[in-house]
Amino acid sequence: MNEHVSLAKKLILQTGNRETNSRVRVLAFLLSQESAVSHHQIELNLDGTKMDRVTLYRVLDWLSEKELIHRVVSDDRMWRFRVTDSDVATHHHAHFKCVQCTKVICLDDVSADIRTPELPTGYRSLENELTIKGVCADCSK
Amino acid sequence: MNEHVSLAKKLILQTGNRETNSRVRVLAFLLSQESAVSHHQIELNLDGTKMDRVTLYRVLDWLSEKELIHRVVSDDRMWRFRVTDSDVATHHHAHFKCVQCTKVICLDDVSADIRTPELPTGYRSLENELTIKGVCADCSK
DNA sequence: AATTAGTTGCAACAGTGTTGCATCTTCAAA
DNA sequence: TTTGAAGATGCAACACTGTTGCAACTAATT
Repeated sequence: MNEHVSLAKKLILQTGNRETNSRVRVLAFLLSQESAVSHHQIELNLDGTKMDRVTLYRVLDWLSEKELIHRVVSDDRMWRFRVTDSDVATHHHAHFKCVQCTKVICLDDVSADIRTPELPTGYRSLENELTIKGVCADCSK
Repeated sequence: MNEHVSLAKKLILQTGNRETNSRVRVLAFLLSQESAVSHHQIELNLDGTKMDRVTLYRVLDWLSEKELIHRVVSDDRMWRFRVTDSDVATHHHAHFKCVQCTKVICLDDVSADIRTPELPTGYRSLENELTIKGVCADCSK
């Protein structure tokens, strides 16, 4: 059995909720990805029978809720998803978005560099998100 | 004549393009706003006769293109718009997004604090966007 | 006033995401 | 191992944000 599949099953089991086929398939796929991927990309690349769009949205919601994956904000009206790296559970994320191919990658190792700036009185910060827009290596060629 | 209207007319004139009623109305409204506002909020709050949705989108596109306003990235699938403050033309923006009322405010004065982190080889950075999510003063009460 | 490039309004569409509901699956208790 | 019930899934229909095509109109120039 594929290593991602068994890890996915283990992680889902740990939540104390149901291990369903859809959840395992989606999480195993996300575990195999290095960058944040969109709903559409997941839909196209899942092995096996096609999963219903709505089910996929609900599985992604569920995985996010359980914090097994996290959502990446982008500016093209799409969520992207990535497995949560336990080293970077600080909720301070950085992402790079290629303005040409729209690929998104996580720059988790820079998260320590994001400082919360001074906020107006009464404002409370919960989470910072740094998005760097530019051109990726592939598109720079 | 309203001060925002006359300023809007002046700014539009300076682009060398046509001064139309729609452009003046939208820009004058944005000049009167302190935080970034969505298409929907603009549509509801414009004085005078209702403007067509499509026209509003096109006016916002045009104003962005001329850099009289700029777009604010958010995570609810909506653009927000704000007049460009000429002091902060660095293209390094910071925004605060209230997770309760979804209000967005610009934190332009912190822009100097955003540093571009180390990127993978071949990657080029063009623009940074820092979004701080939290609870605003009104919602903290 | 006439010209014409550019703008507007309308209708129809596209993409992303959501809701309601009937059916099916998981998992645990009998 | 079977069965019951809570929960997950698939389908259809919908909502929202934003876009495209095109005919009608308008601003600025001659």
